[in-house]
Amino acid sequence: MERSTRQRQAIREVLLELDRPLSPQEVLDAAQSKVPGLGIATVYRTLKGLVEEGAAVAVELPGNPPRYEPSGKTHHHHFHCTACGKVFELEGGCTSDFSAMAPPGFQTQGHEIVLYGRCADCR
Amino acid sequence: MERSTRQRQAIREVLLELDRPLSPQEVLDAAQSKVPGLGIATVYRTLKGLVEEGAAVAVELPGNPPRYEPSGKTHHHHFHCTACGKVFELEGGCTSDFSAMAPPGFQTQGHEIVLYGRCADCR
DNA sequence: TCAATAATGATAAATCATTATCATTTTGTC
DNA sequence: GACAAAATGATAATGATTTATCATTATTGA
Repeated sequence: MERSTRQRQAIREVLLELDRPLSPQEVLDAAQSKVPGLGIATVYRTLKGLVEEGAAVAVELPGNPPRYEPSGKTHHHHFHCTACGKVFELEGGCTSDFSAMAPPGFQTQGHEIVLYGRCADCR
Repeated sequence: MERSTRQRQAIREVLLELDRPLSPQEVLDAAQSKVPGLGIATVYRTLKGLVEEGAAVAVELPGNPPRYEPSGKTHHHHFHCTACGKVFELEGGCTSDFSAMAPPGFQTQGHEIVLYGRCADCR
C-alpha cells in the first residue's frame, strides 16, 4: 500500500515548483523548508519511486549524477550554468536533423543537447 | 624526468588507432594486446599525464565516467551506441545557432551534442 | 481510537571509479 | 654493465553517491 506523507508531497511539490532538473541534494534543500527534518534517504527513496511510477524522469548530464524532473514534458534540452551548477530547461524544440550527422550505417534513435554558460543570475 | 616505456607507447597508440573516445577500461583492453600484463593503474596514470601535457582530452558523456581521445581535433560531437556502449566521433561541424536556444539573459559559452542509437556493428 | 504496517530518519554499508602505496622492475646515463 | 631514479603492477585506500538496515513514527482502514 502506498501512503501519502508530508515528505512525499513536499518532494513532488518541489519538483513541480522549481521547474528545472534537481539533484537529490537540491530536492532535499528545497523540501526541508516545507518539512524540517526531512532526510536524504527519504529523498532518494521517493525519487526512485516517482521514476518507477512514471511521475518523474532522470536527467543525465555529462559529469554529473542524475537530476530529476517531472515527466510528461515535451522534448527539450538543458542549459547547465558553469557558475552555480544549476540546470535549466530550454524552451523550444529542435529543428535540426541530427540523424544526418550519424555515420553511414548508424541508426539514430535520439539525441541530447546541453548548452553551457552563465545563467541570468550568475552573469 | 619522463621516460618512454612500452606501456605509455601502447596507450598512446591505442588512443590514436581506435580513433574514438575510450574509457580507461577500453584503453586497458586494447593496450593489453600490445603489452600483456599492463595494469589499470598505469592506464589511469598515463591518461592523466596525457591530459596534463595536452596530448589528450577527457570527453564527458551523460551517465558515464570520462572517456579519452587525442587532443587537437576540430569541434565535433559524439554518437553513443545504446547496444555496445561504444562512443564514436561524428564528422562535420554544427551549423545551428545554439545560443539562440538559451533563455533571455543567459550567456551561452559552449554546447555538447550526443546522438544515441545503434552503431553499424550493432544493427 | 486502535492496530497493522508502511514510511521515516540516522547511519552503516555497498558501489564504483579513481588515487595512493610500495615493493619490484625497467629505463636512461655514466 | 652498474647505478639512480622513474615507472609499473597489485592492491589497499579514498571519495562520492546511493542503498540497506532498523528502531521509531505516522498513516490508514476498521
